[in-house]
Amino acid sequence: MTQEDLFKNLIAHAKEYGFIFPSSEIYDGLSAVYDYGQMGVELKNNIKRYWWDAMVRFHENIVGIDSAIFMHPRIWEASGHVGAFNDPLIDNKDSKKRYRADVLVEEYLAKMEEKINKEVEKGRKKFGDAFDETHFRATNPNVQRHVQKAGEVSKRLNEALNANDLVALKQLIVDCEIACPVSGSRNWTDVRQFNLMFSTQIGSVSEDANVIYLRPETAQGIFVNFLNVQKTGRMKIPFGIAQIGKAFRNEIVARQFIFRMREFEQMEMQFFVRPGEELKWFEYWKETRLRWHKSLGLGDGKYRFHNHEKLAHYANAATDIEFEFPFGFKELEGIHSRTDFDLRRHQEFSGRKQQYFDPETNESYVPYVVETSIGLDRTVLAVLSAAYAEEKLEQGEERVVMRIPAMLAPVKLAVLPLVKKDGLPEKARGIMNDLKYEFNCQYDEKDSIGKRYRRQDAIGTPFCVTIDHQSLDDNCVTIRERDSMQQHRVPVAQVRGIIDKGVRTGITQPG
RNA sequence: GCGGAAGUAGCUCAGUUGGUAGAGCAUCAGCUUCCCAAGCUGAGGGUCGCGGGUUCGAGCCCCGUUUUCCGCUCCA
Repeated sequence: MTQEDLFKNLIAHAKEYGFIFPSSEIYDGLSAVYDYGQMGVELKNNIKRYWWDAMVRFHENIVGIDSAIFMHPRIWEASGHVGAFNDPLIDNKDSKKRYRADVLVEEYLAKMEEKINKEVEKGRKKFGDAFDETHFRATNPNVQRHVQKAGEVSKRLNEALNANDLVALKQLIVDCEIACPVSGSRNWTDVRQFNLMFSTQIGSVSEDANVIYLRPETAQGIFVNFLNVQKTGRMKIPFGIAQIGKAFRNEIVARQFIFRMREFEQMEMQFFVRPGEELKWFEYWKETRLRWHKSLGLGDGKYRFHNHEKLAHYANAATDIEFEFPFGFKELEGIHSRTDFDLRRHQEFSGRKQQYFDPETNESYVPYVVETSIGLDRTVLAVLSAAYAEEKLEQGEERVVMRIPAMLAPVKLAVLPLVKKDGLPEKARGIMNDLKYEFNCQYDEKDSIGKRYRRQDAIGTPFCVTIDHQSLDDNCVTIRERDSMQQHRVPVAQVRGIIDKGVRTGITQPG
């Protein structure tokens, strides 16, 4: 069984048992969008809680927020998202090369300018000292032809760009007979806008509707609330603000199941520090975050750092924590030293000071930021792919088991009467009612006990509690553990403690 | 975006030369056994991805389209 086959089986399994469904499936699906099912949402919520506890609850100097997805459009200018990523692009079908459509036209205009200059030089040679350049430019028919043409093209280019009219831009390239510098052919695709941000309008469409973007990252919601939180929470540097939320990126190609989606969820923490101390904290968070990942118990060897050599415009240090997915080591979390770029830019663009008065140094400064940003969906995928196992048992039997860490498992225990008569179901219901407020439980009385165990294995339930006839007399039940398949007979009164220990520590061996 | 492959029940698939859509598993109900999936009886579930064309007749042939997978490309 190759990793590729195993991954395919995992995707099928995730759908079959209600973890992850393709979006809008009855309408043929929607590319690279997925829904979390009844099991998936539990797993995802458990991961969120585990992260939130580790970051917010266990750090006195980190607090959480939940900012809106809609934000003022100027925020994305300040962050650099608007300027850099809304280029009109066009591909040459023969050379397969991709160009910025506006740049192609501008290069064409530059060539026209050269032609005009050549004509002018010719005139200069011809007339010598008597050459009047202004008069020549105004009267020479060749120059006039080029100038007029260039003027038209330039006007059409500006109109098309201003109106965001991609069809007109394509037509302009066709009309100018612009050829690909590599292939020399004029076999172009349509012009497409490759803006990674989704946009929509806010306000009534008939009136002055404003273009608004769906946030491409959750970080900016934290930056623009930096002072709100600092002042109202009486936060002292160093401190952090954490957030879990959806973000949206219009990826050209989104693939590999839930690894790269256009709508995804991030768990982010921005840590504000004194200028000059950012690299110290960068190291701190690198180690702290790696420890968190390893505490999940998916396998310490499945993680590695990948340091960025080419840094983004806002960072002075950056690393990824990569996880070994079935398709190789890929980014799971990013840890970036973002300098004071974001706060400084918001200070510029908003005109509001984004400074902190440090009572220890009696200085005001724009804090530096160390960011930890983990993909929630990717973490779900990491858990699923590490947990999924097809096992061969004795006597040639097989089982599919999800070895999901007990603290993350969607269902913590299943309560199973050995038979559905003789008062066993009633006894089982009683036990379940006792435990359901603390643990997500499932009750199942259908089919043979072995079949029910396998069903629970398939969704990763760490414990099964089985009630038999003897239970009615001695008030003891059998706890069956998922990974070892071992069984222990314990008094009903001890069940809560065993499950609780397992869910908290990940130690699932009963007794 | 380019190239290749595929799409029939919840899942895995069969479906002959174009002639009334099938199996196993799963699901549900009832019975039966009872500590690691396979017992008996019955039931539900499909406009064969979608649209068009050829034909007396299309799951099957042709065209388009869409989704998924693989490779390239892209991914501040």
